[in-house]
Amino acid sequence: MDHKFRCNCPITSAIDVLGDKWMLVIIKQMLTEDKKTFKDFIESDEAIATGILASKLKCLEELGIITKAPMPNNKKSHLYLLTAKGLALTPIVVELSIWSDENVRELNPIMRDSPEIAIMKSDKVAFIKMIQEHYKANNEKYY
Amino acid sequence: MDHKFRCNCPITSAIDVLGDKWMLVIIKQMLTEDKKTFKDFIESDEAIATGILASKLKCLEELGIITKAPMPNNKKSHLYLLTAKGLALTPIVVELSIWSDENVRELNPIMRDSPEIAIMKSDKVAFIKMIQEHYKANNEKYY
DNA sequence: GGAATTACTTTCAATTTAGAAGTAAAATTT
DNA sequence: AAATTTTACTTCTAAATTGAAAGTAATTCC
Repeated sequence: MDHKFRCNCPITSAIDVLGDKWMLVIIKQMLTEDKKTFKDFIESDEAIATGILASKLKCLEELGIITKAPMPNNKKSHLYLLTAKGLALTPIVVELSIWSDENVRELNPIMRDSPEIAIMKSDKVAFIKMIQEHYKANNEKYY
Repeated sequence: MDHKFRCNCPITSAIDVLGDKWMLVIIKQMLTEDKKTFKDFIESDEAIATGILASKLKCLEELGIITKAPMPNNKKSHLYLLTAKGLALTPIVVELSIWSDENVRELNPIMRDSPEIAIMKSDKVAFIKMIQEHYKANNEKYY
């Protein structure tokens, strides 16, 4: 898979990488739902197809956003983990969450409440750091 | 055009709306490149096809992210302007810009420098407000 | 009044996504 | 230790989306 860029704009280039239906959803699942194996992703609410999942995981790995490592004590499974580059996407995920709560809720009648949204808004910087630290603490044992 | 949502997750719902190759690019062009007519978008570096542009503008309008208004003193052109909902996407665009500068630059050899990136990082809140105020001041005459 | 401009729509090809079925290795059950 | 199940995929085909080009119609310019 090669990664093509439309032009010299940094924002458009970010969208060239992240702008599709699945890339940021997979990152969100890793960051906030503790998903880390192929099976974890397949069982998610978003119901991604196996073929697409395989291709997107490969793409994320090639981009350096995630790593794929053998699962300790289990030769069948692999661990997909966020790199520093992937963890650095946390602010984007948080901003999407805030915008959605305020602007998409009215369009999606089944959208769930986020009890953390108030905390998120009151101190974004602290909230972002908290998510990142939580992720690192949770996965420290694998690095 | 109907807007379908995959599940009850706010983040995934935002991606259902914004997660494609064009939606955020068009918003960026309006917000930071002063683009406001069909022709403006067509002439952009990103080279969007006319059919896709027409369908995306319609979609953005249906979502309440932009409005379409007649151009004063010109019956041929229309003005596409960001609503409050659209302007509220500024933090997402800024975070994409910062992440890209730090993490995509290495992959896109032709990516241009953003002289504002240092200011952006040093005070995000102020920078976001500045962009929004600049947009509003620039387009005040049309509201 | 004719040419050019703007804002599209339409058409068709190419690419991407979705869904289903198949495969292979490892782990678990019997 | 053989059979079953689980996990992680690949492959195939259909459906949807995107892209490139050409066509149309209403202004506006000359």
